[in-house]
Amino acid sequence: MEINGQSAAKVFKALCDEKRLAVLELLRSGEKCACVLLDSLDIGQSGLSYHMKILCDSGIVESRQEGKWTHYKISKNGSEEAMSLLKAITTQNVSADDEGRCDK
Amino acid sequence: MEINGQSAAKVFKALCDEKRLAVLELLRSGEKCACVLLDSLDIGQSGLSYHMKILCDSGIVESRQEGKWTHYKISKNGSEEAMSLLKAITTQNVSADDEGRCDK
DNA sequence: ATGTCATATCAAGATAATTTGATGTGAGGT
DNA sequence: ACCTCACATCAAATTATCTTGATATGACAT
Repeated sequence: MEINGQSAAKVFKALCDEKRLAVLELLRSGEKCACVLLDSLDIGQSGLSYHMKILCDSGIVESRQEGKWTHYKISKNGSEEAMSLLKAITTQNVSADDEGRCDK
Repeated sequence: MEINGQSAAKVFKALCDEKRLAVLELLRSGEKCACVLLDSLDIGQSGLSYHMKILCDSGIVESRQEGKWTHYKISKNGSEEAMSLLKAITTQNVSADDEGRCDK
């Protein structure tokens, strides 16, 4: 896997806010309309919109328009990408060098 | 898995900074002394220390003292915990409700 | 065309994270 | 004891992120 610092940071940034984690926790039980999220979370309408944009941009959540409502759900694809990203970031390189000890 | 928003956010916060991702990228090839990291990264001494603390506090990196040097490496345990956390956060609940459609 | 509803965007202020340089601490050497 | 080196901590300035209220947009109904 190719690791791009900027886009990797983007994915994890989406996950490091408690409000957004609360949204994800709600979405774990299935697709939800924005108005449902709004009722369940202690957050205003523009705040929810702000956070949902960040979640969607990260790829972890996807949205679907239905008339004037927007439905959100966890993206299987996005989640899998996040998983392999995390795995790549924390896994030893194949070409591990010889311990990189301090040369002093 | 029990999801605690605060500690989950902590893990992902550690991963959402490009400098810290660069550190991890270096650590992927094995344990490194702080002075090696300092040479390889465009960052000052106190800055490195600041970021290493965040990485260690998140559990993803562990440190080892050797005389006056500090060696850092990716923690296998911490990485695995981060993986299961991410998996838990993005995985459908068992008790999925009936689609949570907008009731309006 | 106008009104209403759901959501997005904007702009300002509030809060949090990061950077930088200065200083503190603790290990080892002399 | 004193010096030096490696690293940690502090404080101030900078920058990024979040919150809030006001306004804009776009879908649908009348």
